[in-house]
Amino acid sequence: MRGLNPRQIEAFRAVVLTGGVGMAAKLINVTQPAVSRMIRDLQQQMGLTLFERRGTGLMPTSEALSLYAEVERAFVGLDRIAQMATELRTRRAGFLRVAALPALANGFLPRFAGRFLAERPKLDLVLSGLVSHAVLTAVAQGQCDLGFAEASMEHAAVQTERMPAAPYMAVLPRTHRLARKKRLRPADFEGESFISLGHSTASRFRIDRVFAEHGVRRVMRIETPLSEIACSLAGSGAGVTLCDPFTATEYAPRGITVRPFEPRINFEFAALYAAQRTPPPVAREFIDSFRAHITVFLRQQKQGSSST
Amino acid sequence: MRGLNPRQIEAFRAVVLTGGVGMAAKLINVTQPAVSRMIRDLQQQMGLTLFERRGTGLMPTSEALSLYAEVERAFVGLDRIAQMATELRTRRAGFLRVAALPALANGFLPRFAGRFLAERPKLDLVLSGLVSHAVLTAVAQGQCDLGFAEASMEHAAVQTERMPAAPYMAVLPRTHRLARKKRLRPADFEGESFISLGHSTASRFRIDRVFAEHGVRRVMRIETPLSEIACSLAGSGAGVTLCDPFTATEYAPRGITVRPFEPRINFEFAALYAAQRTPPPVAREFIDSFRAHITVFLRQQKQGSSST
DNA sequence: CACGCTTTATAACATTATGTTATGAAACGG
DNA sequence: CCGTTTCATAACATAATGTTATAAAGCGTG
Repeated sequence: MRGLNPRQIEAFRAVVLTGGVGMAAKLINVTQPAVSRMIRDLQQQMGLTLFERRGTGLMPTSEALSLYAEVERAFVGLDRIAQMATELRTRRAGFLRVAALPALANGFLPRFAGRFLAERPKLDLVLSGLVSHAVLTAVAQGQCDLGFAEASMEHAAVQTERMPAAPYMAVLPRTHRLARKKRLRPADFEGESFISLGHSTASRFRIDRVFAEHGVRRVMRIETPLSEIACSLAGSGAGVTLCDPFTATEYAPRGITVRPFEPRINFEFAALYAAQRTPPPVAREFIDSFRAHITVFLRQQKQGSSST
Repeated sequence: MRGLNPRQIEAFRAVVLTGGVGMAAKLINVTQPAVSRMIRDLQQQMGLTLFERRGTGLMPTSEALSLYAEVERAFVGLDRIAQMATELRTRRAGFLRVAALPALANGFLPRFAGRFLAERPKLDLVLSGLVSHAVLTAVAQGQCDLGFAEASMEHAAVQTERMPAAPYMAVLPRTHRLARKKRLRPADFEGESFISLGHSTASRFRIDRVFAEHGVRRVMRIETPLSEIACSLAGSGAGVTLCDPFTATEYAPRGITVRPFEPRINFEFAALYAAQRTPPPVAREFIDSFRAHITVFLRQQKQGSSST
């Protein structure tokens, strides 16, 4: 025999609520004998007397009243499953796991995510900061629903979707001689102490190639894998660097000057999700909303740099 | 169509728990196709994709994981209904409403009830102090499961069951001249200021008759309906009284002396419950336990009075 | 690349649960 | 005493759920 029969519990609750079998039947949309039999079966199964004949009607026993308190709590539970399903169906609830490379994860993306969540009170988010390779792995292995990583990342099990490319910015110590120029070019960096990103990144190759094409020699004494560290070092006067605008904007109040760099070198990143596993619908919304947010940010950056 | 189908919810939960349709079938004791169809039907009804084919098995979607948290709460609720039913069936839980006349309700019965409850952690008690007539009405009208009232109370809808009769005790101001006697007789009260109980009680009639039969004249200046007030008045030196031993024992530390009185006049009271409505089984336990408690108390009283 | 195994999905049929109508029993009020 | 109301039960109908049989798909191994 199965466990507790929810239909019987429903009938029991209806009788307690309405005070009679006939009214209970009306409440749960069945005929009166159906309720009568369910109550009889429930009492037999539980081994309890729940109602007694009192005149023409039924009176709940003390046991029935005790049980009823627990039934109300459980009923709320079943209702909430239905409500949760509705919310999931209308994309307002769920659970989203996102991983992003540090350039995004350290400020720009969390602020966006905070506003995204504010419009979706029932959505839960886990946001991780990982290097791009780890982002790729997490998505491929199903540990994350959605990732943002450098665009060059590739994996058979992972679908990538380009996000708007952002131009690298020149990042200088606050009082650096180049700070007075509105726009910087490769020749400006001749003989300057340069803070480089890690060897293995596509960005690093593109940046090095641009300086080489212009015959510019930089003093390459410092290398770091993280653009945040590069910005901090620039702010401490250790050198100059090129950096994505998301990180540069985060660090602008902390002892650095940010200037546009020409020719444009793109910071290219992508949204990643499992190729064979449908991401939660809210992930699509997240990607689309984030894309629009980036577009607005980059437009503001361009206007800000031309007026500064 | 009805609301959410609990059997489908059970199948859903089993698949999430076990990771597969076949194992889920084993968990809930049906065949694999039954689970497969219930999951299909649930997804159609909710309008959600809950599982996706992944290789040969199924993988829960993010929606499924979100929903599962709510499902677990509901299952806990249903489990607790079943558990509550088991506790009620084994008489360890429930709800008992008791009303008692003040002589019992003001200390003796609550202390007994406290120990009774300590052995029944799931039992809830409502204990009211009412005059005997109100106790009778409350029981007759189903507002109380059980009452203790003077034995003379009668009502067509109420069954009475005698409890052990207790002898009235003489209650004196602490330093009263009669306090040096070990046992008091009617003649001792000749000319004493006497605190009487209300006119309408059976006890009052019996007490007055005993004094009349012995030709004793008391100074009848004070009357009160409550034995508690009578004891307090005696303690303040206002007079002497006869009182049931439950109340007398309560007030013994408060400026009074208690002595046995002869001939014995019984304080007679009864347990009351609805004649046509089965009291909760715990009410029978309460009555039987209380009867034993009273018997022990009266025996101790008798031994205490003979050694003092 | 083919075969065997495992898992899930679906069809067809069987069983059980639940719903209905009909009707009897009990209580109550006029 | 009769009519009405409410609940309990019987008999039958319908829907849900369970089973067996079988097909489809994926995976691992030789």
